[in-house]
Amino acid sequence: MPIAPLFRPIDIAPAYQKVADAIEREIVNGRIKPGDPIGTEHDLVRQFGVNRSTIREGIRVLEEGGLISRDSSRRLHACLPRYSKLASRLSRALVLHEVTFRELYEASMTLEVASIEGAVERASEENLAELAGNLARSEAAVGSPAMLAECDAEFHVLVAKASQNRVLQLAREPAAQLFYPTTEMIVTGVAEGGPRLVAAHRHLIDAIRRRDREAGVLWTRRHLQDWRRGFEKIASLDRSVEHMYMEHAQAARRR
Amino acid sequence: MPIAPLFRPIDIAPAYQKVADAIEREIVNGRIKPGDPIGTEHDLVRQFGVNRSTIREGIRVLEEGGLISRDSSRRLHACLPRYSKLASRLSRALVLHEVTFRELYEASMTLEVASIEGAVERASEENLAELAGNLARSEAAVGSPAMLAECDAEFHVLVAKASQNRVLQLAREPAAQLFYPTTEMIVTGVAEGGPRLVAAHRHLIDAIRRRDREAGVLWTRRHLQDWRRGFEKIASLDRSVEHMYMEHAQAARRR
DNA sequence: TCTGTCCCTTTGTCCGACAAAGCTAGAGCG
DNA sequence: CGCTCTAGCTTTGTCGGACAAAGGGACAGA
Repeated sequence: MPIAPLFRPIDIAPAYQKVADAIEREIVNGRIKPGDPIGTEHDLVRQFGVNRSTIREGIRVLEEGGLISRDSSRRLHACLPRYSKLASRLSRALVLHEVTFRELYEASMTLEVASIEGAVERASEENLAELAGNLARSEAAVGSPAMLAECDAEFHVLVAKASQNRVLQLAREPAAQLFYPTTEMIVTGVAEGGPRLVAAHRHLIDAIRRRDREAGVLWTRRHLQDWRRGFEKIASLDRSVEHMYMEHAQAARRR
Repeated sequence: MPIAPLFRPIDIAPAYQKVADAIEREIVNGRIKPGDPIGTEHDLVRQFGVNRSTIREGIRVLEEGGLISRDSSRRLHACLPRYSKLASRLSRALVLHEVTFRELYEASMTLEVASIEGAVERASEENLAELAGNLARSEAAVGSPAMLAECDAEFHVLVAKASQNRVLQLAREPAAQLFYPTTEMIVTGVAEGGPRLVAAHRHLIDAIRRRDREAGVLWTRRHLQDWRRGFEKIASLDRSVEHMYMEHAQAARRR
């Protein structure tokens, strides 16, 4: 027979966790706004009445979660979590789960098509200008696989941004972080890869400008299929992602 | 005139960060496999030659990232990051960025349709059994908004799981975590909401079983449009997500 | 006005310490 | 001989204090 529930479970959490939770609550519910300074460690020691070591452990938790960060003078302040930083956590998780490029390809097909549809519908002049600027840089970089790959990654970030849908922006990021680093390998290995990539970008911008949804979707599909064909010349789609990750993650962290 | 780049920036990172990075590297490149024990704090003190406080700060960083955790006896071991935990970080970020329900709805439409397509194509018998079990529970819970909302959330997790695409599973999670908590409010406020929800689930399972892609997509769309209509009776789609979040995030953390 | 210096604050790190909780192994008992 | 129970040992969470390095600000001097 079940015992009548007389007591609620006691909230037993280490002090550093409670510190982190308390600060997180203030940020999430808006009493501390992004940019606002958190006090110094010593201030927090006074406010919470715990040791500085405890405060510091709590701060590490929040820093890692992207809720607070330190400026040049190492002072603490609340901040808006950056998508790309959070997404790199997810990318890392995907690597550890040993997802395959097939999964990555399929998910990206969905997410990038949705991005372009949003962009076709809602891109602003400013978005278009950014995309045009990116295209110019891509054209200049067509001979350099590393730079071109970087431009390509940025291009798709800009398309997602042009969709004006931040949920989509965030959702596509983890896959993209794993997906686009391979672009460098592909344009290195496949001679016509660079020009085709730039041509696809040109068509995509054109489709956005003309608000031509069909063309946008079509060229996004082609663009990704190009990637797939190029990738399959190098490796199997069913290979897991493992290797490519490390160097990219490190580069991202330095930014 | 730009100065000739004679020196590279020095890699100046605090010790706790280096500790975290070193352990992360070992996990990500597979030398430490999920489940493997990390040493005790004292072991790490010896290995890294730094103070225990420093080690502990590094550990907090990794714990927050989901790479290591403590079992019942509080011993450290590597582990596979749980999607839902990481996704709750992203959900929090979306809240802070004040995304609107319209963005959430649009992105979810894309992601859930992709999930059902994958599920129709690749669901296993086991997936179907899980979905059927969920449906049974939903039918029993049709009078209780809170339980029904929980079943609904789980249902869509199971559909994503049935798609056998872990990238998709992960990509949809942040939006879903914000999206489905509202279901409770809706089935509370709209009388026919509960039965319609369960009926939609039934049709979706049926579509998966019959491998009927058209039906799957159709019913997913209807299901989401139902949500939207229900939601618009309560609030505007252009409202930002803020409020619903806090209680849900807290509930998720306890799990 | 600019610059160099001194001082104060803050952070990163270290050391040592202790209570609470888990784990281990030996003492005591059947 | 096998079982239980208790007394340690270990490990974590927390505390207090300490110090060097780096930033920032005030202040005097050119």
